[in-house]
Amino acid sequence: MARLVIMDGNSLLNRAFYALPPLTSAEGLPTNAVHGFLAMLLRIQKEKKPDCWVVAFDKTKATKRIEMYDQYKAQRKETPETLKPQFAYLKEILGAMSVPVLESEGYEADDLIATVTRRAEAEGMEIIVITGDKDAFQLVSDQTTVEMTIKGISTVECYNKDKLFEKYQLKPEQIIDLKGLMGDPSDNIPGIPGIGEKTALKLLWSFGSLEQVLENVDAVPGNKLKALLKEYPEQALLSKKLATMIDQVPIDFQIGDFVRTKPDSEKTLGLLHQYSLSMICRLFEQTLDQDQEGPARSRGPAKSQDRRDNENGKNNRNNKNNQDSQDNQEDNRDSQAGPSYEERILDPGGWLEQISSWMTEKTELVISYRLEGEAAHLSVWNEMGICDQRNTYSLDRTQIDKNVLAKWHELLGSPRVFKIMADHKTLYSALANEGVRLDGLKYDLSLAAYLMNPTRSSYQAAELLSGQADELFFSAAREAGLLAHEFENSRKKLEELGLSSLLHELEEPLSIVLAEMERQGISVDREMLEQIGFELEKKIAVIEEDIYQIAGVSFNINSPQQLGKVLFEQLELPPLKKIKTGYSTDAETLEELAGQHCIVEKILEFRHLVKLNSTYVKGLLGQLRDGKVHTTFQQMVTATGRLSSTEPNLQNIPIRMEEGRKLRKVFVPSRGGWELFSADYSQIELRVLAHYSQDPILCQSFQTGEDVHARTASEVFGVPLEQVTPDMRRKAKAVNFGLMYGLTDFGLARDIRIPRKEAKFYIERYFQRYSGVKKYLNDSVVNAMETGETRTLLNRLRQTPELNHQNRTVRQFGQRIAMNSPIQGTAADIMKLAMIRVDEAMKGLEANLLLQVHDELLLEVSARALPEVAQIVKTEMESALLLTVPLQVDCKTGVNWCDMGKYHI
DNA sequence: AATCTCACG
DNA sequence: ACGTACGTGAGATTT
Repeated sequence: MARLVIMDGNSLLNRAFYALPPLTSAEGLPTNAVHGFLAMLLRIQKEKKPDCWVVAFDKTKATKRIEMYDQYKAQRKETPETLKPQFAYLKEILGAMSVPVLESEGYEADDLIATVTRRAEAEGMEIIVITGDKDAFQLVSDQTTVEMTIKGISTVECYNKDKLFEKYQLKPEQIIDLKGLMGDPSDNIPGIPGIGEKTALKLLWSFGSLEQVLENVDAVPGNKLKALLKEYPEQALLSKKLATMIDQVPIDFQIGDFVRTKPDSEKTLGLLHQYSLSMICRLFEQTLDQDQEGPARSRGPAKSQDRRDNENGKNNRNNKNNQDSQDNQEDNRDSQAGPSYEERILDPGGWLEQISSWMTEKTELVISYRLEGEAAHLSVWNEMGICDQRNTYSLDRTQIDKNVLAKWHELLGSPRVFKIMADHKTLYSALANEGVRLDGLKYDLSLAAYLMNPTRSSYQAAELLSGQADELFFSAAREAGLLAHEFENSRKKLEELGLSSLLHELEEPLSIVLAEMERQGISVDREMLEQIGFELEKKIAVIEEDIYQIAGVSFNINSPQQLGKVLFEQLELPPLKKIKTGYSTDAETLEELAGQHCIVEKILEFRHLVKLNSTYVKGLLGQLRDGKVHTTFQQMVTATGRLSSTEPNLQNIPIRMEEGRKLRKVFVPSRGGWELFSADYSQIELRVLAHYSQDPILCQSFQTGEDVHARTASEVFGVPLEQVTPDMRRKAKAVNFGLMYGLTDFGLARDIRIPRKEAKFYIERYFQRYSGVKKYLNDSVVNAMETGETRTLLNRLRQTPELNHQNRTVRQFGQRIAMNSPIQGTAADIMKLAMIRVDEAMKGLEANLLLQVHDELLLEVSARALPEVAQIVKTEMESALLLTVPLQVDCKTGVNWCDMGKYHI
């Protein structure tokens, strides 16, 4: 079956523009979007080997749709100035490459795509549409698949009928009904106000089409929904029409016009050179080499490629080095910055010999890697680059036999072959999926870079090399070569900054502990979670009705904008706080308004329940795999040294509110006869503050084991300990908390709802009594101003450029950072140290570390091993670091993460 | 992509 | 007079 690829020029160029950093040619012309588009085009050429292809563009205005609806795309922002000219550059290059371009006055790219698709279907072709616009889902058929770019352009999701049904439980032709009901804000298509994706989907599942919904309005559940459908039927029908791709555009073409033909290589290379697109040059040359083999004759069905970004990021699977391209390598090297190594190409026998020799010689290897698949714990490597300090090598998984693979895996698992790489944890996780335990880590360049500057936004290999090479994409082999060079710089600088032991004794060992925790995962009781969701939805539906009743209108309560209109315009409540976009409707504001109108508390309750349902029930269910969720602990995100947790975030599971707390019941041990065990540091940050400040009262509080907050209340309010009331203690507790954040009267007043004057008074009293704390905090700021940085007890660094900023608010922020970072960071150091020691001490016992929540460790333990494990965990945590005040750890056990009782040791 | 809101320590 | 507590991540809406 002949294969046709149709690319949506507008959609993809836009995507590429926003996904890539600004790039310019030697003459200063913007080229980032062109670069992205061409990289994608060449990749498609290589992967799909299409017989025919064409790129469709919008032409001027979408007049056909504006005739129907004058507001169509009315509020869309002007195309950025740096993007506009790139359309012309792209078309110029496509011309040279002999890639057909299609455009037609008055029609959008969408319509042209639909028209070509239908015609090609009639001719019995296989069609692949590539776009970032979900409207295209309506084209999916037995012959047509849609590849949707997600998150930028490097990743695509391939939709056939089955995949589409899996995602929406809709047929392709129902996509326009969906748009008709929910609208599309990006095109200013209205849909029906108050109906979002969820409601629209439910309606379509029941009724099949928009028309059917409208005909059977009376059978629709819910009065407000009925009312909405009765109020806006025309708007919905118009929206559907607008979303429908026109597949009968009167345009003169033959599919034969799109047959892939030889590019004008000379002209293309000239243009690519003119626009300084050196990487594209190389890719283009590779395709020239390949195409000499001629187009592929037979192939299987289109493969589904469901890929998401992994931590290896946007460079993933770009620029695989081709074996035929040695000549190019030579050419490129001269034009590229950075050190160069010879890339060597090996055959299977050569590989076996080379790997053996690395193993016997115990060479240090710098390794780069490309992964494929979803999150790291589900992914597998597909290419590695190796630098042995003399040469570089590229190991392409698809081109090696199983003997080489086994030998290479043996090397990776060997503690005697030392490895240098960026982001060891991600590779460790990927290899663990194949039963390989990566060992012999000598230096993790990413962790090192994080320690040297913890506020960067990325520590991926490509980012670490941005100073050395001017390319956007590297081959794995070249990346390894560059990393080898970077290693020398990094190691020297790390040593100078006094961070080497923090790297080798803390972060690197911890990365393995974390990878194993992620891999272990935590069991979730799916049925219970679904039941909780069911009940939340019932409650939400009732409150929702109440709110519409009281307000007298239906609206989307989740939209702060619409909610603001109802509350502050229609119901004329006083707007207490303003934000950029209008009225603030956050909980703090609403709580103040609660007395004035009964709708307010309903809204608060609604928000609360919706949050629990969408973030925790729905979100968690979406992450469940075989009864478990596997978080990813981010080790290089926070500015202070803490960990963070993503996909899902298991560090913010509700606990403060009773209703939310119940969600913790769904977290259970993974085996019968085991229990959950939680150990948390009591007041660790205040203890760190006591240690740092050596304040006599604070130290005494911890040394005698008294109630610190009560003691603070007694000092601040000037009453004996026995006369401290619960309210006094509450306020004192807030002061103690605030201290570590760089207390202000404003913040304290807001937090505990007292007049600012009163807050100011408390703070003054506090610092009179705790003068050691005052002095310490002051010294912290002075020291940070002098050195430009803060340090924790384990020497963890955070730069404080904010202190020199011209804006006063930023400088004040810098002061609070200087006060807070050593405290929060030291607490993080202690916990990390404890984790390594606990992990080590528990080897061989029936217990698994599951989660870290900043000052808490959660484990699962067999009942039999519990006493021993509890003792180990408590002891290791409390003795992780010796402070002048004791560290105290409280332990609990239970059958789930909610119902836990104190565990006495 | 940016904003708002809210969950945690 | 001004903007204000430290550190995070995710979902929904809007642009």
